[in-house]
Amino acid sequence: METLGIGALAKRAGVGIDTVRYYERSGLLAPKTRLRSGYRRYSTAELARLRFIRRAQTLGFSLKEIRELLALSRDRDVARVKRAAQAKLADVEQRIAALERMRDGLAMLIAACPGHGDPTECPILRALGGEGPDALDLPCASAPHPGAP
Amino acid sequence: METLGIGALAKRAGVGIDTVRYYERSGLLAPKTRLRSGYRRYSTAELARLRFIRRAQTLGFSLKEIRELLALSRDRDVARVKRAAQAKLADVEQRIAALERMRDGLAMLIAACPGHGDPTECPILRALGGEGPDALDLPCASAPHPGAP
DNA sequence: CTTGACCCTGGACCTCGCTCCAGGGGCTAG
DNA sequence: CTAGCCCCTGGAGCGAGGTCCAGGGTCAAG
Repeated sequence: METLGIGALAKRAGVGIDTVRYYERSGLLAPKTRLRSGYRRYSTAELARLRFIRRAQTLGFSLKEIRELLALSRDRDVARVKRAAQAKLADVEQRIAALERMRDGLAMLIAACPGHGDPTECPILRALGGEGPDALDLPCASAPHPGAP
Repeated sequence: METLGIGALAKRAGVGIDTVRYYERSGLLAPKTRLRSGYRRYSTAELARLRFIRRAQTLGFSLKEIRELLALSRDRDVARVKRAAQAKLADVEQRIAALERMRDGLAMLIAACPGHGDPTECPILRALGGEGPDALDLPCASAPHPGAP
């Protein structure tokens, strides 16, 4: 089976060599083997894992969370694995819902803005406003009770 | 008009005093005025702005991006403001789409997992796998071309 | 055997987004 | 006047996630 050196792996995944080593230090990605010289050798499984890490990161997961996700594969308790996956699903769904609220708020403002004319009429400016007395209150992610923690 | 000291402002927004000062240093939030003593005074407009900053952050915007969003309110060119808002909207929509792909991938794996029995049968473990030759390839955010930047 | 690309370790350094001093002043109540 | 609380500035420190050496070994091609 063809294996990759750290440079080839990094290149194929579009990351820096140092980043690969950093992930290893962080317990995210170990080389499949090492040569006697100490050189790391990776298989395509590690490449896939590395790509997964990057994808998950762009979706807002921290390395710690990704480590948890990946740790599932070491876990032999299938029921626990499934519950963990469900928890991550709920997490993802919450992120989506929050972003959808912001999307709707933005879309509404854009729709209401004529795109020309008096700046004081522009709902976007009014909403973001740092001066108007009606200020901003748009893409609201639940904060109707100023007194509540 | 009633104004707030930095402590009251921070409390009402649910952030630390140091955070407010940090945002000021970062050009995100200036006090409405200062007393001769140097004390910062804020109006409810600043409170709203601060809350907006926090909301936007929880939605994954960096302080730099938030600064851009807020800078729009200083911009008197309504058309440009509208375009910037549309760009942010597109950004948010992309994040949502990426998360939806991950959600669907996770949901599929969960649905396919019986939740008990042989771990080697569990699709979640197989997908996350750090050892199986079929490895993971699930919540794919477009990466079918290993050779493309 | 030499050259050049590649790799090793260990540790310093960087940006972000805070968070926490130290050392001092302002303001109000008793 | 003295507490006691709030506020000021400047700067250090921290965790996350890298990024960049220095100093040295490996290895394949010529």
